[in-house]
Amino acid sequence: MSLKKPVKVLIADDHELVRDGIRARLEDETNIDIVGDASNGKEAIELISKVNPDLILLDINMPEMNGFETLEQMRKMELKQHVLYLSLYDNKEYVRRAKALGANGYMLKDVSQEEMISTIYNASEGGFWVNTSLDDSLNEPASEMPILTEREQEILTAIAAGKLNKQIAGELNISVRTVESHRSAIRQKTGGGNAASLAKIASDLGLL
Amino acid sequence: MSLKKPVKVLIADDHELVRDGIRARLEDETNIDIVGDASNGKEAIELISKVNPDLILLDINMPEMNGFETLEQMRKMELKQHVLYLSLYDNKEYVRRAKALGANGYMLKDVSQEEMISTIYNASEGGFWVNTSLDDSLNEPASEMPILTEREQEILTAIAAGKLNKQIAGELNISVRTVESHRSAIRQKTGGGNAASLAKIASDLGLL
DNA sequence: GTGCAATTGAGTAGTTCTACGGAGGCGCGT
DNA sequence: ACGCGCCTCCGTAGAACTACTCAATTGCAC
Repeated sequence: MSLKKPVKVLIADDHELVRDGIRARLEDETNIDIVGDASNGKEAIELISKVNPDLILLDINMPEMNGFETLEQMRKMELKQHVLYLSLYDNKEYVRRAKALGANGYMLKDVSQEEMISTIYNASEGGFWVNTSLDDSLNEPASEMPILTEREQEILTAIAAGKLNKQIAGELNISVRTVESHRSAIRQKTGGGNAASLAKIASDLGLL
Repeated sequence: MSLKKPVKVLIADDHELVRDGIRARLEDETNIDIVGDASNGKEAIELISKVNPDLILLDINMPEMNGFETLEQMRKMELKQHVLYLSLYDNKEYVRRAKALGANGYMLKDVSQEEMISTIYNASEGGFWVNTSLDDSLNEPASEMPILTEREQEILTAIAAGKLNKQIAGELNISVRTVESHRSAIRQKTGGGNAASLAKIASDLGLL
């Protein structure tokens, strides 16, 4: 291990406190070099070409550009660095999205120092790694939460914001009946009942 | 400053990573001693009598016993230590509650190291201190979010969970019309429109 | 081109919510 | 004793949502 080149890590998290915590945890680890940190996705992407990291520790909830948007953008720019997500939320949908986007891991912020370090090494080699505490979520019935189409997500977000079907129809320039159709598709896919439960689901899905 | 006795601080946060970050930030500060850390409110309360801190850095969202419940419990036990809340959320209702409970401050997790340290010193002396970035929230129209009665909160929580008026009425053994009355009072007080926006408001109020 | 998913739109019925209005009982503090 | 806030309940009318059904268009994949 100690003969190999150290893993160059870029930290992207909007909370300086969390970045400080990560730095403190990794600074004694001689095979990990922290080569930079960013407080949102945009900064992270700008830094990538400058500091050329091997792995990006990427928070999901960030202002300006969140973790998912960041990875999408990286793919468009053909940036091939490994990405390890770091999130507060034990959310299956998040894990699913991370995997779908081709990330190399999803780590909850309640990891211990040891697990954080070993997950960083693992993810830097490739594959997809998650917290041991998340294993269950992954092995559960393959029946993931059905995936909503873009339009459906758009409408679900509007519903969760408290907008009326009439308003939504107006904003999207479609008929109220169409909004109803989408809404009913969403209910069927998610199992959600009334408007309030759809709002809850929207937040579980990370649409806010 | 350096002549005074150091401030003894107890950290309570469910994320070891955050605790590590705080430790790293405070360890060079000779007038602050970290005398213990806890991962939830229960642990914190048990530790208080053992380590006798001057100030407790208390996270709000924790399993087992959250930050608000913890301070309530401390009041019941007549524990007089100062409390400085530490939270992810820029939420007026949280700040209002913290103040109402007699805490000595409310600090967002995006504080810089300098501000964190000075806020700790300030709060350890008494008073009520908040992030500079939160000042606005405090100085805004004195008209705080109208406070809901217990019953109204109970019903708002149920609404946000997606329950129908009929269900809520059944669970609380009251008439559907009564639920409607409460619901309408909630709408009037919060300015919320339909069910979905009430769900959003419930989450803003920290009722989940 | 055939098939399939996504998006758009509609009919019809029934349920639920919203927006007014009103009122009685109960406890608490002055 | 009186007021006041909270909780309880009701009527009526209309707006919004839900639950089914069906179908035309588009675009993409095989």
